[in-house]
Amino acid sequence: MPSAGRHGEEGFTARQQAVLDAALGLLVEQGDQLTMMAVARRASCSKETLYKWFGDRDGLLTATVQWQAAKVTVGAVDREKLDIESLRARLEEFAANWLAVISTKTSIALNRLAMAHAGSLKANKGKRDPDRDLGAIVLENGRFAIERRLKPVLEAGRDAGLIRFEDAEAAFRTFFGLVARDVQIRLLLGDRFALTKADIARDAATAAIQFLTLYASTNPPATSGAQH
Amino acid sequence: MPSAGRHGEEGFTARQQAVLDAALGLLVEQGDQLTMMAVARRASCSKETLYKWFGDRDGLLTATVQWQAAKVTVGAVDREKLDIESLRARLEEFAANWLAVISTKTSIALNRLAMAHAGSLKANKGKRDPDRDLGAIVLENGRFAIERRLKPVLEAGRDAGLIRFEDAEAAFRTFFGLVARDVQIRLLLGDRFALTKADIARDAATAAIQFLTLYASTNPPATSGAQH
DNA sequence: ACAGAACCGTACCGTACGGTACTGATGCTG
DNA sequence: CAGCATCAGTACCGTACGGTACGGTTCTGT
Repeated sequence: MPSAGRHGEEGFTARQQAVLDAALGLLVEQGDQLTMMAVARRASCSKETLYKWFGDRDGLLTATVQWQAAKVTVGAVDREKLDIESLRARLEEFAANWLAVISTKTSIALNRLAMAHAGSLKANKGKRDPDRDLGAIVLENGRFAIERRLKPVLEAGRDAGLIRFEDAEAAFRTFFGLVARDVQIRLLLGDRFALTKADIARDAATAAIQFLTLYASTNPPATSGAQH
Repeated sequence: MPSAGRHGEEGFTARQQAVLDAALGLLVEQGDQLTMMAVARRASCSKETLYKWFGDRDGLLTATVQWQAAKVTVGAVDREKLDIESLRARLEEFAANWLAVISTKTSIALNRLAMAHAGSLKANKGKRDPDRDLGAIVLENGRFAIERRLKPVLEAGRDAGLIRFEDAEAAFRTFFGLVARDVQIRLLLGDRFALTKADIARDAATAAIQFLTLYASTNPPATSGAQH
């Protein structure tokens, strides 16, 4: 009954990683109807091995999401000297990066999976293991990860007197909205609209400028300090 | 073979509406694993009737989404005399309305369903019937519906010289981002965070003010005219 | 009152898939 | 080579669910 081969750590063997990549590819291509059989066939392994390594179907899905999440980690930033232009460039870089990520087929497939998963486990009450909740994992490696990375930049900008805000999280959420707008929702709902490199670059630049317009310390604080 | 009882119009009988409401409730409570049996049981009807009325499971789902979409239609606005304050109030009203809608359990369940659906029909190539694509339906009655309703307001504000923009759609998307921020994504991913009436009111007011800050005609047009 | 349609409840069928068990091939260790 | 572990491949089982068929009951029109 207890899963014997529970690894826990995020260290997968090369073979396991290959299996997870196969599952990921299948997930991107075929949506959530990927079957253990299909994964086994594509990865050239047996179903028994899948169950031995990952416990059950949900374990495989969780491992797949964690495996992808581990891949998208990007380098931290060193707190350089900040003037208004370098701050703007930094924000623009973040925005472009984020837009590029969320428009990925992989990101779309994983978000769909995690959302469907979040909608299914309503019944079982106490099951709030955060390592088994795909929604929590995706959220942790998406929205909250970039918040953790962006907050220091925002606070550095504030300390340098370039921008003004009281609640760093509120400021971040505004920036998030200015960047993502309706892009992610539309993509997740299957709206096929192209987002070229040029689009991303332009939208990222616009978002950065708009954010600075709202939060520049030269502006009256009433507009930027409204959110609690 | 061809579905005999195809109604096409959105007119459902009272009994059918009751069935669809049952399906909707089940969808909200149990996520996407609602079964025809469960719908029949809750609606106190037979499976045969479900198949007779809606063709197949997908038809039932489509009808359910359309039925809910028909319910959330809100009244159009009459173009009143616009000053900056009434424009701000109008935007705030839109924002509060939209936030209230997307934080509904029903909206969350329907969006999850539609996204999962959008991810599943990748295989069948030519099947782009817009009345059968849940993602398209949700998008049409959500994001695009409010755009159609908000655009006249924005253009009235521009005609009155209160705000300035070149592309109404770009302006709308910015407003959309300022309102929604990370709310919908987090809710869809199962992040349980409360959004009280007071939160919605405050966030809506902030969004309206921020939008006007970006697009006010007293501002230099460089910031608001950047988006193509 | 009677005929026929609509419809509820349920039994039934086929299939797809999660999970398990078994077999045989390959490779490693002593 | 002997012994053992790993794992691919596949056959197998149980179940859940989509879809259909059918008997029995209520409603409707004449």
